[in-house]
Amino acid sequence: MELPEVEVVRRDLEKEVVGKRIKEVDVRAHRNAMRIIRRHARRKEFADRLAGRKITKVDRRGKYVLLTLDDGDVLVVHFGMSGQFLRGTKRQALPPHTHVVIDFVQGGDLRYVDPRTFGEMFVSAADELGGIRELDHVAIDPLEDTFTWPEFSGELARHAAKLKPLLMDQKFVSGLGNIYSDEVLFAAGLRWDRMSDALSSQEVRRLYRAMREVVQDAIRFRGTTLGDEAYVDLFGKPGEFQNELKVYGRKGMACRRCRTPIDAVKISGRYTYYCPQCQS
DNA sequence: GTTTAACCCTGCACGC
DNA sequence: TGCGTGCAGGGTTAAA
Repeated sequence: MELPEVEVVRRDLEKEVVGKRIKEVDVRAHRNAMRIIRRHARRKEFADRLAGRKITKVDRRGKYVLLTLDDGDVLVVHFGMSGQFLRGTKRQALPPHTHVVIDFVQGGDLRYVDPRTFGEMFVSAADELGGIRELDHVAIDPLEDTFTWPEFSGELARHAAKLKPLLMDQKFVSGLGNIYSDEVLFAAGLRWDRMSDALSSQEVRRLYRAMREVVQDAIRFRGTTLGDEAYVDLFGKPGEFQNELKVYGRKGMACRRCRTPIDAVKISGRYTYYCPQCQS
């Protein structure tokens, strides 16, 4: 799950759980549930810090979701690759790989489901969030007003790295993963292996604009849902942006702009898709 | 400073 | 058909 999907879930949560009070929290008995709350030593300690608390707001920092509680603590969630929140009721059976169920006083619940358990959730005091390294190093968000093109230009020049891994680096810019970095580079007309410090100002501008446009479009289409156990929103509904993808997952298929077959290369264990004609 | 490899886990594709 | 093996997949971090 990348920035657009996390943002869609954040907006859903804002409507669905802000103002609700947590009745109780069930960390399921199987061993993998402990992997999800791996920063807590015991189930009970995690559950007790949430029980009785009201959720006052929902923020996003990169791919992290932060649910602030009325006692100042924060429930931090990262969905990893296959994690998801699902709204439910007591009557509905829990889906396989449900690890945490949050019950609300007002009725209904919120399930955290994650087959591959790369995701995690933990409770932290607000003033201790700065001490969480993964959270603290999250770079500027491409959607923020403070993400300006001159600043982005300077950051690109300061590094000397290939564009694809640089865009995916959460310490450089937050929220882009394998899918959207490929889509951004296609929209900018730049190859994955171009060096960040060797771009013309026109190319920098194209990259900057592509980044904001692709992310905003993807949110508008409510994210990308690929494969069987892929991302869905809070209500189990898939996104639509997979139909808009220009290069990701389209190896050998005709480029939508020039009909040249899309090429794919494996970069340190991950596939990168690009059009050899449109991107240079 | 950047780049690569390993790790976490499950489900699926493939070969015997 | 059934079983075992290998690997994809996203993100982070430690090591090169």
